[in-house]
Amino acid sequence: MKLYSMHSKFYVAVDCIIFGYDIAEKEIKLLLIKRSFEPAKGNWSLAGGFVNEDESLDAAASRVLSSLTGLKNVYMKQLHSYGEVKRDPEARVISTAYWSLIKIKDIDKELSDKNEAHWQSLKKLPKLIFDHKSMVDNAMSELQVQIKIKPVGFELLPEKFTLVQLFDLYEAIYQRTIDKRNFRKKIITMNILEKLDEKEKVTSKRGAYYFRFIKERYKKVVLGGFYFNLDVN
Amino acid sequence: MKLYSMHSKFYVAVDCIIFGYDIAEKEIKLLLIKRSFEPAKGNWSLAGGFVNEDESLDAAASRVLSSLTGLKNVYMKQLHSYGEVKRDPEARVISTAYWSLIKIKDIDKELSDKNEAHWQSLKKLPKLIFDHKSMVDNAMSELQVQIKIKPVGFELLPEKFTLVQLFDLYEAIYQRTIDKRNFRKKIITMNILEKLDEKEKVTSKRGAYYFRFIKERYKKVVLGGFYFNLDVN
DNA sequence: TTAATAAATGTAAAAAATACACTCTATAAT
DNA sequence: ATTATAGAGTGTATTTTTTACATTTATTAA
Repeated sequence: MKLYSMHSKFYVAVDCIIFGYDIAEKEIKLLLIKRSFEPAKGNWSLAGGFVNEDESLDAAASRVLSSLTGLKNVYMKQLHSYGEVKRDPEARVISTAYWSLIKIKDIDKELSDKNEAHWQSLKKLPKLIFDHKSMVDNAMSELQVQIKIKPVGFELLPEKFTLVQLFDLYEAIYQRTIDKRNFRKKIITMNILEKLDEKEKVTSKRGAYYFRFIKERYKKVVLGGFYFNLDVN
Repeated sequence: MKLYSMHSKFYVAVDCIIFGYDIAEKEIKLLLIKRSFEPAKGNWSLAGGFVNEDESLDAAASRVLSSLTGLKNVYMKQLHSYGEVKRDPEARVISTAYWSLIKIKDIDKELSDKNEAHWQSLKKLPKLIFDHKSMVDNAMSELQVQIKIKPVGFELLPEKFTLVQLFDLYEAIYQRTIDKRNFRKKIITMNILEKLDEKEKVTSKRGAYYFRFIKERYKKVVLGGFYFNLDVN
């Protein structure tokens, strides 16, 4: 049982880039915490944690996310592993980053407060520890790629949303203006949304119809060779 | 210096999915080795190795690739980290996979022979150890994505190549037939190739003109907002 | 009744993708 | 010298997709 004993062992951590969307402010936000231990205690950091003996990387990332937000089974993908020798000044730690999309209103406020977690606007991020800023940058690039080709935007919106809200979300992620009519045309043509009878009447007198993303419809059209694509001008 | 000492440490390895292209057989090949140590000694495996204390993940992957092929500074990207608890039956090992594109003729034959490395056709892969098969599948998917949107195909071809060779490479990676005229039209229009005066005259009497990929031209058009796209019918 | 505000809508033009079959060139065989 | 062969190379019309762009509609509060 010591076939590998001549090799070195390492601390392995996971870090989570947790994206949320603020509908009112039309902004992507990141869930950051004040680091609770040394080194760099008290500094802004991604949610992270060390991997345990009996859990996979994916499980560790889920645990970290869940311990901060109370959420399980949310959208989470592995991003990249960061393995520079000196990335953590304290010791050699290899970190696998995961990015995740959640609905801000779904988090357990008590839990996140206890862990000193705060939603920070992507546009004015504080300084982050270690290489966490480049993790965020890479995750944002990945989000910008995925939002065009997979229906991941709905992970950031409530069950019911208006086309204007969806449109604003896309503008926030693309970080540019897009054509409203072409956007609506394209998403409607995809036939993966259901229009509800209900209207959102807070932001306008006329009100905007709510829509719902129908995962089953999406799966069905994908089987028929459909490729999601919202790379609109 | 023991801030993290309550946490577990792990063996960390890298595995390399090394792709090559066989022009004559029009096939993508994988560089596999006969594993030289237990467990699973003698079985087919990806090129891999344990990470050392003083090297980054990227450096470890480069070392593994180089020790098997003699090659440095080739196309290599991190793919994914595999962290299932029981993925290696001997001990907990977390492995970060890298995929790489090389020119088969460039490898140091003596080195690769010594390591019992063999090029295997992707179409009839032998059984691989642990989770290496899923690493290969994931890498192949990634290659199929990247070949469409980045000029990575040229990494698999010699400096000089004919349009027929490039076309065959794309068919091999897409795993479907594509339209010859539309393909030629599209790649020529991109203006990133230089036509040479020389002809390849082995495979036909008439001969086919050699072309060369001009990286500088590619970089220039990218700055002008050009997006490489060879997703042709 | 009217003013105000955001939601919703359609069409024409341009660009890109697709489908498709014959000619050209060089050599080797007669 | 002529011809057969085999792979390299080429153009156009049609369809589909993308783009650009401005007015009308619905509701409420004044």
